[in-house]
Amino acid sequence: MYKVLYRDGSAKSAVMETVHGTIKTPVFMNVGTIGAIKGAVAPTDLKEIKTQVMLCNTYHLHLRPGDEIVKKMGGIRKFSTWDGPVLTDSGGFQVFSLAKLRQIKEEGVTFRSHIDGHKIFMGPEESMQIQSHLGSTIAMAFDECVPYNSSYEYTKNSVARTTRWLRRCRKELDRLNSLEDTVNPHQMLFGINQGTTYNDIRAEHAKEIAELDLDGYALGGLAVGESHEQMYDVIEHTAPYLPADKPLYLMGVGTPENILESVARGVDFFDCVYPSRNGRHGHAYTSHGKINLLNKRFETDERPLDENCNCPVCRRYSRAYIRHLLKANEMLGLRLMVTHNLAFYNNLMSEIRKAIKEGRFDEYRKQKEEDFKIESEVNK
RNA sequence: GUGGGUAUAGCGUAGCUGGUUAACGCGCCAGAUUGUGGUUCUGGAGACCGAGGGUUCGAAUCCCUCUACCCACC
Repeated sequence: MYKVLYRDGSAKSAVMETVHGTIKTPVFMNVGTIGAIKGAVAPTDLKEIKTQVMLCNTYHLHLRPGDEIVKKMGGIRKFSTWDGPVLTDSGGFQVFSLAKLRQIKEEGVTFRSHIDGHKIFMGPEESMQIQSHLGSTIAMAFDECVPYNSSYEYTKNSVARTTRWLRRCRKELDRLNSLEDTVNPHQMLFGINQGTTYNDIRAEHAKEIAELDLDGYALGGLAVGESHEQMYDVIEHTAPYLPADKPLYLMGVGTPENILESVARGVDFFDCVYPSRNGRHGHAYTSHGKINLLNKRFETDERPLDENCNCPVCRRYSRAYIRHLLKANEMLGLRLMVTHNLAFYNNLMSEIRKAIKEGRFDEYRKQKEEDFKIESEVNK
């Protein structure tokens, strides 16, 4: 059950009730591809920084340790001990982003494992079966992430196929949910809208998938090379054709600024590798922009990563110490960086929800965007 | 004191049978990264090659002197 509690312009704040807990939106899902956040961040750490949803990946878990194994262990939630909601990505993006030698047909996609090169076939049914084994709260439809700059003709055909695949996903998941030994018989399904930057294809596709009455809808194939303006334009011209009473998920996005701008256009769900990957690479998010801890100027900086942050890392550790750990390749450095960055994103979402509730989101958004720009002044 | 060796960017090294803008690693600096192939990728700055003199069209490379450091011996 998804219910919008507050509206502020096009921005909205809602609650989504799931069998694994309530999700307050707008929400940033923390990416834990293989059932763990990279950087040695444990599920107990996630609880402490108020993570709401963990995002896991169908493709990766299928390869290792294998979705049958995960099912035997009681599903990804029991297996990992993360007891909150989990969203599983369908594998569609991985086929597009990392599998080489892929061959796309009506039945599905044949491609090679990035681990050992063996041939794998995945179609809508396979993706749903794997996600059912994983027992996530929300399953994503199996789609083709149409590359940016694809021709109009190719995009139109691909999107039409993604629609056919979506119907197959719905049918297969209904079957799986009704089986005796299903890990989560209440598994929900989100459909994915594609069409790159062709607004008319996006709109047509949105109307078609809206008829399927799914649990939520996502905008896919964005933040893959187009400009921010193009991305915002697509959101503005596509969101109106998707059901207003269903959550909207912008896949793979993004920077704090991207999130603020997208919330302003009605987006509820986000996920992005930035906070974790950038953390591993030494970049910390602060209320005054991103800083690179590897820079020498932090060598004896006693301040926390972000002076306006109240996360467990900022309450205790200095920039200088974390820098030292990163320089020395000590794992604790990664863990502290990633934990802070995720906490920063989670806090941002919490503040966004509060601002929407209080009807001052636009003002808040502008202030934040200004703050992010003056990074060099304050952090020097 | 004697013999031998070494001196090249912040550090560690390559180049040293003489030939255009002296190379590499680390460090430093800056960018990149958007449904994650777990410490990534791309760039940049920085050295009058210990000091002085000589040979030569031309010297980091050869010769001499000095200085510093290292090793061995007395």
